[in-house]
Amino acid sequence: MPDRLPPLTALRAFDAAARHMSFAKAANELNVTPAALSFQIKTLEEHLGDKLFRRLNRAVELTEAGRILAPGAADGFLRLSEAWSATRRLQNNTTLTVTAGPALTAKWLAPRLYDFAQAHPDIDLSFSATLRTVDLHREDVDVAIRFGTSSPEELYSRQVPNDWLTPVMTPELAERFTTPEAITHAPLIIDESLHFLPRPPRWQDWFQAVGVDFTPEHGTRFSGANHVVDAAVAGMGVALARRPMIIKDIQDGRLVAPFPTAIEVSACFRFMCINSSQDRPQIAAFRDWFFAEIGKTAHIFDGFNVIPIDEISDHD
Amino acid sequence: MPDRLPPLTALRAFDAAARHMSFAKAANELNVTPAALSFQIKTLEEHLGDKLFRRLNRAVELTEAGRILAPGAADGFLRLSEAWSATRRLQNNTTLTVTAGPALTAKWLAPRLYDFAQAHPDIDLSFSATLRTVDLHREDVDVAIRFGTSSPEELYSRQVPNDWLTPVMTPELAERFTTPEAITHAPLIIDESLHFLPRPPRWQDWFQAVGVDFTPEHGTRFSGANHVVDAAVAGMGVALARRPMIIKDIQDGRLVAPFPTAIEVSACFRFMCINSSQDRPQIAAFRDWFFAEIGKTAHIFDGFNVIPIDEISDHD
DNA sequence: ATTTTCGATCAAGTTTTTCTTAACTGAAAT
DNA sequence: ATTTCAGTTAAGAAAAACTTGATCGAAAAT
Repeated sequence: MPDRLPPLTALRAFDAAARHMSFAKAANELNVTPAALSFQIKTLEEHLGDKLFRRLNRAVELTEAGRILAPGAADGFLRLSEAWSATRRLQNNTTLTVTAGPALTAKWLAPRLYDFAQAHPDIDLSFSATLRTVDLHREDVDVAIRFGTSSPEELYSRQVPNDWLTPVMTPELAERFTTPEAITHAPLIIDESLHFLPRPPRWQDWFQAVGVDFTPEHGTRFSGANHVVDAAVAGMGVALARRPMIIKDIQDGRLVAPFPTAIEVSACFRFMCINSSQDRPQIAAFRDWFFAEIGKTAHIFDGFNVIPIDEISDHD
Repeated sequence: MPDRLPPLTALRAFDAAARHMSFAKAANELNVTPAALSFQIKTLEEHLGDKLFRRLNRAVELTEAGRILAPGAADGFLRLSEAWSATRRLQNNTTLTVTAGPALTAKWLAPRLYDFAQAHPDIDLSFSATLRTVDLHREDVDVAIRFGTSSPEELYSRQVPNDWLTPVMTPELAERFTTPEAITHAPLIIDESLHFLPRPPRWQDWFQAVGVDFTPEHGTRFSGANHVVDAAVAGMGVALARRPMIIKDIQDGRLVAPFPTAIEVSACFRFMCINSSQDRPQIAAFRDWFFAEIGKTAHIFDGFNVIPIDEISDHD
């Protein structure tokens, strides 16, 4: 296997040139003179035995060989630089990058993040609210808080306990609808954010849990769990909403959960980071703070009867 | 973003050392002295600001940082070397690497390959019979002949016409079973190699195509299309077999296809190679030979009535 | 218990690679 | 017609990578 790899500097020069389609810009990116870059490409072409660029009068374009090499080279260097920056990140104990979904961010994290920042002024926190799957090994993200049924292999992950749903409404509405039976006549808000689950929680499940046989036919539907709560706070109706999303509004009195019966789904949030990075100072600090905050609200639903959804018969 | 990438030579030295878990072996791989390699690792560690290896008395082990970097580095260099060798392959017009599934290889390609080798003594053919999906952009394979419903994006692909199924048997058996009705009493061989299709072809489909209402309840099943044909050649029974798999045995008289009715499935074989590599001499030669060979056998089933499976009603 | 061996390291000097400067080319833009 | 721009070339300078040969410390061998 002759020449498994050409000189790497030359290959990197080619990568930059192919990305910019310009030797001058590539030279600039690599902080060298155009002459040096030109020479590197020439070296690489000699190793290959064929041209990689066709030199036009005022531009360059890739040859056949160049088109084959360019994407692979770009990909290879991308991986190297991802790995390198992941390694460098390990040295850095002052910044922390966290990602979570938009709903949890809006309803749980955002209102509390200021508290964390106050308690840890040394940590430079950066936050990314997205549902996109992030690869902790490759992207510049330290911690992901994600909702799902199973914990991923090869990652440190810790479950967030108590994800269940219970009806919530404004205090004003609660005065009008005082029993589960009464709720059947209330305007209902339907949370569709868990519809990807094998057994999504529905209003009829909760009604059944409290011994009322009722399947709602109308209701305002939202696909984002935060919008469900926003609608309930606005007094639009009664929402069967998820605990993490309502806890703040319950604490602040904007919502009440008058019926101590909740249904528990088969999935939950998880705090996740790369295995063995859970002990880096800023990650450990965030983790401890995160679970301590959760602990603080544990008493709020004392006495609630939480019923796993699997124990509710599924008759449609 | 300071230091997007460390010196690449140092990174490559680290990669080799991490793979071998030994500086000496790594130095040997890279054809340098252990001293040089040791120095490279030291350079890399200085760039990082932390140790990558823990030096034990007679061995080395990765530190936390090393464990983070190693897999990404290995992956990155692997991609680079794949891309480089793919590009080098372009320069080489004397070797040709082809992959196809075991069935097509056994029943179609293998008997004909000698002919190709004779006609092109200058081409150094290497062959790989596997069902594993190969990435033509990354692996050392020029041509893949694969069965499927759709042609892949970003690849040159050309369909192999006429993939359909018809009953075949030995001439001896054909004397005993002379009509489609008679076949219902013959021992049947069932080809399960197409069971992954949305509408797999079954015996009852063929019977329906010839106007016989019969759903076989017994039959010997094979998951490999070549074994189906082997069983038929051995006289085990009547097989509803695929054209490409039987053509050779039909030509040589080991099998006959007495009923000129065939059912066509929604998938076919395709000749595939990287876009724009279809004109490299050895690939063009193989393609031309391949489709010429197919053309040679076109007349054999003249007069056959080929019915698309979608036109046969699907009542179970 | 001593000696040997092995893998890693260090220091000094050498080779090779890589870079810069500065002059050059030729087509496109003005 | 002149300027400008992108790339090239050549020669020398700087930096990187490598080798040699000595050193070190613990494991393996005796």
